[in-house]
Amino acid sequence: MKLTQLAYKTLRDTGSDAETSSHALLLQAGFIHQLGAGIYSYLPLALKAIKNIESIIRYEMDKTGAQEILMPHIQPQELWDLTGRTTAFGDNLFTLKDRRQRGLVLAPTHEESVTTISKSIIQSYKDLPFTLYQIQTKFRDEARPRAGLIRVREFSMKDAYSFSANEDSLDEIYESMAIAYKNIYQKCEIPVLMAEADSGAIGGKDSHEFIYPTESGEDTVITCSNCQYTANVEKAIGILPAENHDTEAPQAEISTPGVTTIEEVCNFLNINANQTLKSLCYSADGQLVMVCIRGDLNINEVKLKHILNATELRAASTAEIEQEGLVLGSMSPLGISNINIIGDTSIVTKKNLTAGGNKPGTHIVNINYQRDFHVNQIADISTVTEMHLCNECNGKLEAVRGIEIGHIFKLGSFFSESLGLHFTDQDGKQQFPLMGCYGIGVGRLLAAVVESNHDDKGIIFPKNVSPYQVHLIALNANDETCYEKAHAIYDSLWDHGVTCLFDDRTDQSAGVKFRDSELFGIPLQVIVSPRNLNNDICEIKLRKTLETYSVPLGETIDHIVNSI
RNA sequence: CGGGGUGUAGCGCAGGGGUAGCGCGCCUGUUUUGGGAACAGGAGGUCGUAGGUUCAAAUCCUAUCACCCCGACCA
Repeated sequence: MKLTQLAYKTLRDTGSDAETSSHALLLQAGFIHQLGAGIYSYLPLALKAIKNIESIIRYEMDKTGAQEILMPHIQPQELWDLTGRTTAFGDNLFTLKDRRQRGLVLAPTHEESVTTISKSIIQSYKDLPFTLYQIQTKFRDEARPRAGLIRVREFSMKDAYSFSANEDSLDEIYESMAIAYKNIYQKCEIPVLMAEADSGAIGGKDSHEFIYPTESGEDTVITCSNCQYTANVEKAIGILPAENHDTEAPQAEISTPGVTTIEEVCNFLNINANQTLKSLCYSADGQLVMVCIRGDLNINEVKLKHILNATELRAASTAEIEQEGLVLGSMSPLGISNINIIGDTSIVTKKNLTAGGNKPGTHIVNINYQRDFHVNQIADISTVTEMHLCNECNGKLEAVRGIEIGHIFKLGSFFSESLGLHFTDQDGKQQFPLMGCYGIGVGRLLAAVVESNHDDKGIIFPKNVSPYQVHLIALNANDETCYEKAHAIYDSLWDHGVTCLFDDRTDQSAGVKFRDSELFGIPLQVIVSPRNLNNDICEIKLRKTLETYSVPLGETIDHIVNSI
């Protein structure tokens, strides 16, 4: 491709809207164009890179034996009603009506359709296992699109869906997918953490996320500095060192007018937050639940939801709390017996805590679990912090921000049961296949490639992803000899099967050409100029290091072919 | 959905009742050509949208829309 023919426009300034490096660079290099919030076009250079990422993914999927299919984006809403996901996705679901006013869904993912398709394929255990995958656009009406390609409303995703007759088969496929994913990230030169993840509303046995660590990410992963333990903070468990060596002191009521928050209590009494007991109320499927935790920690609502086996969990409203006679700001489990109370394990790690007095403007000091109050259940419901130690090895835990660039799930039989997909096993009994699903956001992967491979001058593409293999620059394309020689190299490279972008512009200075080549990030640059031609050489420049060296003109093609 | 911010030329921004501005980019010409060239000339705007106030609105008021950031949300 010649630059004089390429539809592109590089920008001198990065757009003021762009906060993350991938967003800024993809805009500045003219790779993407925004049409609306979270709605982007991929321009020619970006699409080349996307296609390369897709072919890496296809190769790794095909290697596992997965088979590619295409499915409809527009799906009957009835299908989604069967699995209850019309409600589960809620406002995130794009819906529309056809001319007969029948409800349709713009598919945010494809479990419903792939499961339905499989009903026509699976009858016997002999038909299992198999894995289907797709690389297709998905639609989600995200509450807040952000950061360029990181969180968008229309996006391309590779999703694979496996169907197995038994757990062993599912485990085997899951394992092979994890390996394929690691290979994909490696080829894209993106470092990843494989983290245990919450399996979400649908449940299922195992789930792992692949997280690219970066400050601009939306997820937090807890990782052990000593062992392999890595988990999303939603799921992570840790242990708090017990500090309950003190002897239990007599409790005493203290007047604390106007003091309601943990911070205010600490300031008022000049104590640390870890010497307080924090009590909160939640509404779990309409039932009020009191939750107690050490004051310096936070509730992990995902864990709490699991403990309560609740489908809907939210903070209780002031009205709901007061209806039970509880006092906001001075709430505690002291003397409370008519409400379900869950205590975090942290409340037994320390003695002589300070808690609310269940009367306005009152707190009680030196309260101790069991001596002074009881709960219905002690459970791990805290969000792991760097104060926690690793549950596996007692090592130090670290919190890392990152972008989720892949997620694999063991779904179990949820979809096969709700959509009536079954098979006959060896004993002639009807069974539901066990499913797994394995997703990678393709556009997000491109963003992650750029995030993890750039410098202050522009993108530095890994060679497997780069839109072209070589960026050929005719420094002075006005010079007839220079242009012709460069053009000969261009033709020859294509003849040798090397893809090449040719900066043949006659109206741009050397500086502009170098800047653009650095923005585009094609790994290998070839510089042809009158000066070089006079010396009978050609210059090779590596984008990553910006290192330059000369090769004899006659050996240019061979050299390039050998070095890519 | 809450909080904050921004909408003026392709991009980045200034201007705050009285002729629509700057830088970059764009077009034409001349000279240039190894790190975002110089000079000369030129094109490009219903100032997000709709109402209102006013002799007069990009500017003041009201509403509304869009986009960005933080949070909530998020298989």
